[in-house]
Amino acid sequence: MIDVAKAAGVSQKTVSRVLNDEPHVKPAVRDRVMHAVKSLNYHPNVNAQGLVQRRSYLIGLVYENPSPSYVVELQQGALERLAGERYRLIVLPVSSVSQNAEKLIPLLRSTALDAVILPPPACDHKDILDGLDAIGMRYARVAPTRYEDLGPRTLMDDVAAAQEIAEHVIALGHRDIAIIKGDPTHMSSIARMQGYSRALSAADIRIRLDWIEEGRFTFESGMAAAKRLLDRKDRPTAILAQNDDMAVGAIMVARDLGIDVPGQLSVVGFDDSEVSRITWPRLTTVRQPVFEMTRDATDMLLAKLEGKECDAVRVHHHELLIRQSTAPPPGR
Amino acid sequence: MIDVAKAAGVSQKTVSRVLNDEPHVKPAVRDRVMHAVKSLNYHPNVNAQGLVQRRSYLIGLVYENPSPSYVVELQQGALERLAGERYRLIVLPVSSVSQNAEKLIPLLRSTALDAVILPPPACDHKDILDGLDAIGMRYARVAPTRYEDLGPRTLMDDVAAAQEIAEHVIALGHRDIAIIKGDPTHMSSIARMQGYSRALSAADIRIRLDWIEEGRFTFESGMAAAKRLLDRKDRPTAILAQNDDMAVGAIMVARDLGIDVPGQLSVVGFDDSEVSRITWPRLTTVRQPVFEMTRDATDMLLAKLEGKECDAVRVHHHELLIRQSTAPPPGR
DNA sequence: GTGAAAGCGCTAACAC
DNA sequence: GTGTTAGCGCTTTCAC
Repeated sequence: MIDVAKAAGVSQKTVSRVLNDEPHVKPAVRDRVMHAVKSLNYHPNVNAQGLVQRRSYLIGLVYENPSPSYVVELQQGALERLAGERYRLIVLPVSSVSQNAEKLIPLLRSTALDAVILPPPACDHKDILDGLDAIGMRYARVAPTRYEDLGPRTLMDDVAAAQEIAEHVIALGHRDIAIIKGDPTHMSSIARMQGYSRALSAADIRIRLDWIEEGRFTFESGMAAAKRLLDRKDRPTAILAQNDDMAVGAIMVARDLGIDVPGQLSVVGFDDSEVSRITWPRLTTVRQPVFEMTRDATDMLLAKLEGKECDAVRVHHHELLIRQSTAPPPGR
Repeated sequence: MIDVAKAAGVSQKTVSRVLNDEPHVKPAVRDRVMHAVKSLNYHPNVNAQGLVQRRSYLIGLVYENPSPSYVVELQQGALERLAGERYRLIVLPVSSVSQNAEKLIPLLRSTALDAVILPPPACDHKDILDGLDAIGMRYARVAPTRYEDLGPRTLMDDVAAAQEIAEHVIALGHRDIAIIKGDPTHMSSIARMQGYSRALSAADIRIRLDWIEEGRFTFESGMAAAKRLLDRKDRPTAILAQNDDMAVGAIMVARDLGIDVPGQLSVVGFDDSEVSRITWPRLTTVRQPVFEMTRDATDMLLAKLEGKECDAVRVHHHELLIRQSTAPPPGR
């Protein structure tokens, strides 16, 4: 930088001003500096900038590792907003947020992040939110389901979305409906269950407890749950899975057992993730705007970091996607 | 740090020594320092460390954006090795490496990375490799197919793997074999094509040019290619797709056209990515050890960064996975 | 084994 | 509009 200043015949500070697009620099001087920067192939040292500005320009994304397509959507949402900015994205997959909540804060701290984006399930962990507040690290939450007063957040209505997809299945005539829940440490599992319950109660359908299975949001857990549900005589005519990966697992099991989907069994998922579109039959699901929510959460975070006014909440909408994995129950 | 030094009754330098596990510190002093660190809840400033050590402890991962499961495997491989280290992973998806090769170097430079991991296709771009050498940024290459003398790299034999899977299809009795190639800007597309060619020539099967289609490694491109192949009378009895996503796309098209897989049409993929296991019929494919290759490339990179001796090459092995998407051709 | 001094490359604060 | 000075928090160098 000293060389650049010399070459342009100005002080270091002026070079700094030009590089940071500060006002009060004569265009002629600015040009001279830019020319020197180019010809000397100068690149500012991010660490030195960070040291004096007390920032690292690093943003973390903390997630658990359910399905690749979900993870990639989260990342792409954040990266879309970060493109062209000085900030960079650090990915922080955590094997189990609920088991590692205490270890997470020191980890984030030692990573010297300016802020973190918290999708589920981390966004619903009071310990994590409090820990971040305690060390003064900013955060934005993607689709949280509780602690409404904490941090800027993007929202969707998990309950309503789940209710809608259950209503679709009921409207087709199904009454023997099983459920594959997601990871119980994720609040969204509870919210979605509540949506299902509302739809079922409204239609006067009693929920059979032995038709509620628990999964982990993974394909394998969906298969395991579906095996328990389908491998017996009085089996359901429809399965509501709390995400697409588990729904695809259920379809796989049905196929292995020679049960036709959707002829003999309807299956629905949740998310509209990539797998739902590449599976056959294409999966009836409800679109969760993960990309948009993460992008907007990142946007709010940047605003906060720049000290600008920022919305406390932005709401995104789900969308029921009726595809080919649902049909009336057999005999209707 | 000054506070810690005061509290422990030592100099700043001694605190630094303790924190960096340098030798020549009395155990008693070390304990006193550690105690002060704990009680003051001191955390070193990464930027300041980086400034003086001329390192950012950031490692980049540059990839194009084909399939989520592939991307996640790359990331997991790198992160597995990075866990517990000071280094952190910056993800750098690039829409098209071949179109943005020149822009990439300035981007990496301004991101202040210590090193980059280069999976295909970036690892096969001479401009990128030369550019990195020019600015003195270290790199490791994952599964490159040319420029054997550049950088530490992990290898697999794309040609042999492709040949093996083609041989499997031929051994089943197929002679009407179509091919869906991957993105032509990826060298692996060429290598895999070469493997197919060897197997076909060895079996005296002439390759019909109108049965070679070009995809982009995406599900959609696989569907489009398969449509062109299957939507006519003289269609092939087998399709060799250069990755799993395209193979799954081909199966989808077959289904939409009422063509039974594998009864009337055999389809194989490449990668053993997650989709190959969750699709039905489960996809016959060849396992590409992406996770292991990326983990090892990261390992070699760290060794290099620490100034240690490091292997120039590590070879990983592919594995033919015969599943349910292949069968003898109809009428055999 | 431990400490003092210098300085990494940049920007904030203020002077002019 | 532009320059000067100081200092961010750490490690390197070298003295003891």
